[in-house]
Amino acid sequence: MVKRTSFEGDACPIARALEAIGDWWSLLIVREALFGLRRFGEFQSKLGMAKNILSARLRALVDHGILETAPASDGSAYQEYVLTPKGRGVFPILVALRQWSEEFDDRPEEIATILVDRAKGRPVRKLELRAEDGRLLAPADTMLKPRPAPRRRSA
Amino acid sequence: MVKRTSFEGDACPIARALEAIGDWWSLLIVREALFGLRRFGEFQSKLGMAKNILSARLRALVDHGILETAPASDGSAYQEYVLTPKGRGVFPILVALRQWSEEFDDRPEEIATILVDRAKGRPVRKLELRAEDGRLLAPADTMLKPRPAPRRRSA
DNA sequence: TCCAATGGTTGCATTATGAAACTGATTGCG
DNA sequence: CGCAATCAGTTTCATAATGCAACCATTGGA
Repeated sequence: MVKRTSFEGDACPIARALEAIGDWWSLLIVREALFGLRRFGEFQSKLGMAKNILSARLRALVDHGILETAPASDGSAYQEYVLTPKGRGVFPILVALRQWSEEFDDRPEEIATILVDRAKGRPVRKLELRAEDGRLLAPADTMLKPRPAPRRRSA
Repeated sequence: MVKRTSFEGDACPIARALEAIGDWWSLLIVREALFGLRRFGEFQSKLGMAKNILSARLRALVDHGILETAPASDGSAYQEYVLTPKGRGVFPILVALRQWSEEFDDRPEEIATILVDRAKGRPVRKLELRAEDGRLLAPADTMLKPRPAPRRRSA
């Protein structure tokens, strides 16, 4: 078999996330969905992607529990694709990607939009990783530990 | 031309980020690099990926300024791939992906590791998006604004 | 009713990916 | 030094994914 390697079943949570949303278009679809798009045609025209690919991606996102289909909210007989909580949970990933571009892109002047706090219209803060006690953590301040075995409860 | 659509030049910073690190393996390579890997063979054996693909990805990451090559630190004549600041800046993206899996994965028991604060050994906090004034922001509390017009300047 | 728009699917060409074989330097070792 | 093993890739070839265009079945509006 010479198919594309799947990360399903991989023990690394990053690989597992990529398995679900690591495709070329998936995150952009979720981005548009967070922005309010719901209909097939809306995604297709906004993203400018081929319809067969969009169709395949939507199905995959539904399979992964990121989107779900629902009857159209406008009364028509068509259906819509709406985000599940799992899908809305992708938001911080998108913010992280956006902020990375804003900080490191070689041609930041080509970036058209900035993410702002709706209430004040001011740019949002950078995402930052903090310890339980609030200390700011750089990569080197972190490490990976084996997941605690799910056995008896104790103190 | 029927090649894979490129997001280069796209005005969306998320698309631009995906152009650089949205490939199937790229983020995993950066993850390993953040973990300390530097040599071709280390990446290859740790990730278990085909050498030609690894070769292509490493070159692309170098082209994008995420990795750079350096003479080997152990005195050998080989070279190493080390993260640039732009590459280390990917860290929050990886954390966001990890936390998304931790929160929403269907089989969380298959996730082998947890990210902890090195100093205390305690799990890190969830990334959260905050406004300038510190308010916690949900997706609906944010919006996109056109980037402020660039200052008039010769180019 | 007729016809356009919607929401797909199918077919085919082009690209990307992957396994394995191959190459050429570098290194360890006797 | 001489030589085998290792390292870091490249090449080759088969298969999978992507993209475009054409097609088709419903839906919805006039």
